[in-house]
Amino acid sequence: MASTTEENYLKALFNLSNPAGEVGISELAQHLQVSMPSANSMVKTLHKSGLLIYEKYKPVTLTQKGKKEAALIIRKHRLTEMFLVNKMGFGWEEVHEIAEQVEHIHAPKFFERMDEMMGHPTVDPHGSPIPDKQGRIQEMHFKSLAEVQPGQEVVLVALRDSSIEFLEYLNSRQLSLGTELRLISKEAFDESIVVSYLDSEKETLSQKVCEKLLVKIYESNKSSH
Amino acid sequence: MASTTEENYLKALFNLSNPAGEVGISELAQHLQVSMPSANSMVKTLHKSGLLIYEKYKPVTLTQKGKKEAALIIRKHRLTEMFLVNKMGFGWEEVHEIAEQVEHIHAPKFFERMDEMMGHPTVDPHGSPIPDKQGRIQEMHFKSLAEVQPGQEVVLVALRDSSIEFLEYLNSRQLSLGTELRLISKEAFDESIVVSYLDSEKETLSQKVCEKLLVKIYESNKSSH
DNA sequence: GTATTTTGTTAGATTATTCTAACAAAGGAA
DNA sequence: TTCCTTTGTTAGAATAATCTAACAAAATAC
Repeated sequence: MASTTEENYLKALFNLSNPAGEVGISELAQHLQVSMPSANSMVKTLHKSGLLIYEKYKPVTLTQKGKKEAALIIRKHRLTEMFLVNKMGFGWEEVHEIAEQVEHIHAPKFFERMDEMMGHPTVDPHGSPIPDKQGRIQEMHFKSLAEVQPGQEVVLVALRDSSIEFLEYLNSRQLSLGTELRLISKEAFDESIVVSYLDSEKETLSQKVCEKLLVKIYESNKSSH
Repeated sequence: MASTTEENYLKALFNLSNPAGEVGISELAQHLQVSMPSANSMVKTLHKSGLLIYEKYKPVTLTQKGKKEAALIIRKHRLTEMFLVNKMGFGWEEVHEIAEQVEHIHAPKFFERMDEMMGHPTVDPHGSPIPDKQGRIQEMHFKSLAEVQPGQEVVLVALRDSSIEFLEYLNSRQLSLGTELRLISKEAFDESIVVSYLDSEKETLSQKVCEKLLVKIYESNKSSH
């Protein structure tokens, strides 16, 4: 069975994979805050276990087996986050650190029970999809708020950044998943955006923020159903 | 911070302590299923951290600091077991293994929240006391069923053995904490006992079993309140 | 198309935890 | 007391994960 360290490498590889599925060693090392030789050495170990493809001086690629293992750890992480928020009353900014530890617990029934108690949720508290028991992931292709045109109405459905800092920023603006936003105007100069939400408060959001907010175009007043 | 391995040694030392607080190295090694040199080496490490007192060729003793650390890990273990049973619907025979992993999580809020959600329970699902936040333990001094005289009525309040095998045995007899038992007779030859409980079923319990069942003398028909 | 920077590799050491083999102290039995 | 068993210790090696220093390949820059 994979050690906690190996599991953390798998997760990192999964998350860092570019569309071609490749990850460079230095990228990996940086993400995990270890030296390149450490990453290099672990990559060789994972290669021997058939979890990734490794050739000298080339970026590495997870195998099917590696991807599945990674996805199942991410499943445990996201189920835990959702459980902490929905069943234990934590805020969405508090759960990552705890889930980072709980995800390494080997106890299928424990996570099964969480899943059941929540009625098989499909996304975590930040809107990221929860892989299924086979490790399959439902990729979502949401637009970011930065791509939306003035006048449109949208619902906040997911985040591209789940750092505590960003989540606390959103908390301070009373922005949460499900919040309906109307895009009032866009400033051509710096691409900042003015939105209204929650009983017509008005708020300016920087482009940096907008890019991290994933939304669904809201079609309440169109022929959508 | 203590590693998971160190935490497991502390817990073992705490549980193996005799009334004088002493534990032999071989006893420790056996309990943790490691060789004596391993135990010896770890004992020296814990000594250097001020968690126990070590002198060559003598049994070791936890310091106050060591006792507190151990008790706080046991607190996390027992809170987890209780949470798994009360809030997640697990059976008392399923929770030990899971708690064995969860107890090593470093996230005070996580356990605080469990504690709150359950209304600050004082015992775990097997009747063992949950140490408080300061690591203080409320020692209970229950009698075992083997010490009770025929004719007496008692309530099952705790167990001396929480192995899966024993718990499954109790399940198969519908014995659980809170069950009221009337002691019908005691066989002098092998000290086995005949009891009735739950709508007057009759059941014979071996001495081996009786010694593991901790009870409170039931005083329903006396001047007790 | 050479020079420089970035990226990746090897060698060798370190720390934590474990082991086996060999030996030493303590304690009970004869 | 002397012997034997149990218990505890030391030495030395193994594995997992990490590091630094030194070097090699690939990519980029001009």
